[in-house]
Amino acid sequence: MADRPRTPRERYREQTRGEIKASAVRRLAEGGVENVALLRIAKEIGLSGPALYRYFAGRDELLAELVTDAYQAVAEAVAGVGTTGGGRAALQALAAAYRDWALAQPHLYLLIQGTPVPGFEAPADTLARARAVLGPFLAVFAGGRARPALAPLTAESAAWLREDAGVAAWVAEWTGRTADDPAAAVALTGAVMAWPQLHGVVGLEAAGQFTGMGQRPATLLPLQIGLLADAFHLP
Amino acid sequence: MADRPRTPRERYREQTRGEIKASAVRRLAEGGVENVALLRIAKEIGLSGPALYRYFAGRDELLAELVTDAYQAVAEAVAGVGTTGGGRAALQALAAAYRDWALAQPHLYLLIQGTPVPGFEAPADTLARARAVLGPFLAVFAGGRARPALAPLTAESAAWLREDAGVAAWVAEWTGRTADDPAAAVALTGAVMAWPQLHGVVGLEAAGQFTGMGQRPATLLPLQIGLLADAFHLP
DNA sequence: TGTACATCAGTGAACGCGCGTTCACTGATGTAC
DNA sequence: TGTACATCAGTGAACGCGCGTTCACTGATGTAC
Repeated sequence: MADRPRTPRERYREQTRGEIKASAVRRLAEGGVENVALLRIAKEIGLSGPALYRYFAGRDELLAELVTDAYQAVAEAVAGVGTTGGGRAALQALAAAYRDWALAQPHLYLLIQGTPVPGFEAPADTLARARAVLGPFLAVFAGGRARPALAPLTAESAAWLREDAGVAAWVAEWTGRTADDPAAAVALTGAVMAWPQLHGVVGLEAAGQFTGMGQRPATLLPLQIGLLADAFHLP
Repeated sequence: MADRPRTPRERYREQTRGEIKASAVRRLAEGGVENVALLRIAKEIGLSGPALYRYFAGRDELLAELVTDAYQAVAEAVAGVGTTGGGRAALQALAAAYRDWALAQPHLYLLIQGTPVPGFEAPADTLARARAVLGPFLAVFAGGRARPALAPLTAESAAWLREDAGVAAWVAEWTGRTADDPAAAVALTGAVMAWPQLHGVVGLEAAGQFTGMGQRPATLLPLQIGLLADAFHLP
């Protein structure tokens, strides 16, 4: 973590930045990305429009920060899950934390995992932040064995680990396994399968596509994750 | 299908409507929904802005028609798959058709399954059209048996069939099974599981989130659908 | 401690832009007799 | 077949709106000596 701001001016500045972002998130929740308008944000927090340029270089920088914050928040939500013991219980807990975070702020979830905002370039560290979200999943799957039917994907994972040092470092960080360790490939395969499965349910749910289906996603996701745990022989 | 337009005027009108929609889809592909601007569409096809109001009541009606057309197209793409014989081969073929359609026009896929367009009310028949997409999946899963672990979801499906006549009619249409037939509940469960699984992979892929992961989705989806087929003992 | 200066937050006016939509109208095409 | 009329496609001008961003500026807060 960076140093906390010390001087009053820095503190004030940090607080105003926070207010701007909070207002932006509120507008995002109410009317989507195109509702995040600098002039209205300024009005809402009692500033004139141009004043915002003291805090953000422009609209894109503000949006970029929302994206970064959202990744950070979901990563923390997932990392905060107790996974001691590992296995399928840990996987279910991770999946539930992911879903809970997304449904608590669906607009933020859709901002980072939904339809890309046209003309908006994601911040450079997005890939690293997205990987941080999946890290705990790697750790759980490292304790599994992939079913033979999944061999093609595990082979691709192994190849990927060999070719991409960034991926290898990421997997090593969360599993302690080096790129040539078969468990690393299994872990990567598991995480790569878990991610779209989570997004499938949660993304549709956040977009409101499940309305009229009762509470089904709450039943569906654990069962589906259970099938995935089976496929990796998680204890 | 409605009658084809007969008079020259009707034909011309139909053609111009088509040009407008085609231009709108092009703009959608280039810069998202907010790039679908009536004035620019008009310019592109050589009309003045107000002329478009002869063909659509306004922007919302145009967008609604794009949504309707997209559902229609994906339903046709899925329905056009040869599923004689049923079983897992049919399921894989359906999944592949779904993915192929979505990746051929990711912007349209995201329009109907992605982040909802703020302030835009989906057409009233959207639910029916979305169901038509999943119909062929129902037919395939009707020939399966759900694993015991899926019992909670199958029970929910059975309850749903009892309570919602529209759902019961939909399932009956594609499977020939009445609401009290256990096979109807299995079919519904299978379709309800397949849908988010497809969306998970395809939605992330359409949004470009898989970039930097090579061709993995093409490997991943069939394996995942294979697991689903296993869970329903599809032959 | 006081003073001179630098830094910073914030303002009001203005720019240029593109948008959806309405209106009164013109001219071409079709229809009834 | 010709004529009178109705229907329809399309236009140009205009309205009001909200947006992101720039600019020259004022006044308050912090800093150096």
